[in-house]
Amino acid sequence: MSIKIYNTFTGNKEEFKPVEEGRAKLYVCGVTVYDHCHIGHARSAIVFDVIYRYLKAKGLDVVFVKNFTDIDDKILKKANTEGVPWKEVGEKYIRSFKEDMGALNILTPTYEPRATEHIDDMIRLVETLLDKGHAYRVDDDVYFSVESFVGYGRLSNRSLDEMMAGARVDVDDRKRNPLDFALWKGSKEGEPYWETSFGKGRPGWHIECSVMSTKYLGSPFDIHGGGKDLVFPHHENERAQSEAATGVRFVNYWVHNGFVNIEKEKMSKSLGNFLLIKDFMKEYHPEVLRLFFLSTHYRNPVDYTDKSIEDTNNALQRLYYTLERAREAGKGKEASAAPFRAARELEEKFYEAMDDDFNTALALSSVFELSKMVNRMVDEHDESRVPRILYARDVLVTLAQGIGLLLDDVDAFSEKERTRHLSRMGLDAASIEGMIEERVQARKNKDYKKSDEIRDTLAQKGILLQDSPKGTEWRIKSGVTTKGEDR
RNA sequence: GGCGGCAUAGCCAAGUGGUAAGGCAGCGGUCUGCAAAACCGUUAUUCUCCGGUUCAAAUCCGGAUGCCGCCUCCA
Repeated sequence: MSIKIYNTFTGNKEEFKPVEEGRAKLYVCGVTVYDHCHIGHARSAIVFDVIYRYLKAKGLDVVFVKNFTDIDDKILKKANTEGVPWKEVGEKYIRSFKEDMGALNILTPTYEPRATEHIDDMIRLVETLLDKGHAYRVDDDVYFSVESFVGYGRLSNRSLDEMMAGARVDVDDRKRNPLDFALWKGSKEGEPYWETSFGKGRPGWHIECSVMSTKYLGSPFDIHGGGKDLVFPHHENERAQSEAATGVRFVNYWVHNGFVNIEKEKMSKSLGNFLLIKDFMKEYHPEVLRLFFLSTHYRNPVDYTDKSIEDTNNALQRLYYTLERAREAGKGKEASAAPFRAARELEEKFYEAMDDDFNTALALSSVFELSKMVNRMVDEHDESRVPRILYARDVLVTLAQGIGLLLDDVDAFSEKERTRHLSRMGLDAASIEGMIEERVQARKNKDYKKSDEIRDTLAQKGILLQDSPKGTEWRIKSGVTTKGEDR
């Protein structure tokens, strides 16, 4: 079945028809590297990672480009306040970005171009726009003339007149139209610059994406993605300057992900409610964040709350425990996976959901149904069930991994949960094992009062005990943290 | 002021014409020394409200109310 994608440009879901048969060309606006990434960046990265993975899984040869904006006002400002060379600022945060993406299991794009490595191409594009009369010089700056491009405003669905009516347009007498934007900025004293036929300076923000996308993908290319906030002005401007220069369509499908709020408030530095990816991962497994975001449709806003994350954490644990149980059930038994209809139907449902504009929230329902299916069969303790258990488990894992979930090893997952929890609570495994051993003895002596006391003590520390014929195991009860009081 | 979005159970969240997915939490049961985990059952006769179209509406149309985003750097 074909894939349908919601296109911001038309406002409709459309069947995906790639420019080149069998290929998909995808460009996503990356980050400006002047700070660590927050969970808003993570959402965008995860959404497009899923799209990238899914297009590949559909057999398309995907060329995926994600840029780094490594020359920008904010970077220069940071360099200034920290007293380090601006290039070092970029390097530092590119490194940080890669760490975070690695931890979140974001696949590395085919190309990760940096703005500073494409200055020559940007200069040529500005020259072309000047030649064609779409741009004009004012002192050392070069502006794009929005009135020279007929379709300006069509992507963000607004007309020039409407935008003019907005009171918040920066009025600059030097511009022909207040909405004209900088293609090139003359450099001020002490700022980095490049020599060009139109003066010393550095590129404006929008020009780099036009250059780097078409350089690696051609014109038109298939999908251009980014956060919803980029629709205007960034993508509108990219589109205008690209199409004005080339005379052909720039992008076929515009895809935008919704925003992340924290406790119903927009994340912003001024509100001080930013949550860095690195800080999140101190508290939770990275897949918790991925599962959380994929539980909501990518175009809708999502509200990050401690409770939602706890809920998601429980749900993810459930999936991993299912895998563990399936493994135990199949252990030592000569059995190979046997396909059966009910599991296949869920698999089909999953793909149908994904085909329909990457409906991960709906697709996940199949994953959870499979989890329940596996658990139910495991509970039957019937050896003849094992082949089906293994099959359902395999389907579950394949589907989940297709969207970047359940990629961790089952034991590694549990181990990470324990380690994270213990360090958070300031506990050590040995003392817990000791208490468990003590309790095992008490139980042998049928001293249930004592054994229950030990269990309660551990429970208060967020340690959950599970008795089974094989012995007593412990795991983490979510929601118990030392910082419980400040919540 | 302009443009756009959202409103579904205690909470989160799919569903855009055919009679309400899934997750979390809760409750009852099975299992267990008791628990936990897991499973089974249960929790919205109803989808913010008011009208309309239709054999049929959470879904389409009109109106009202509430919340949010963009219009300025921003994933």
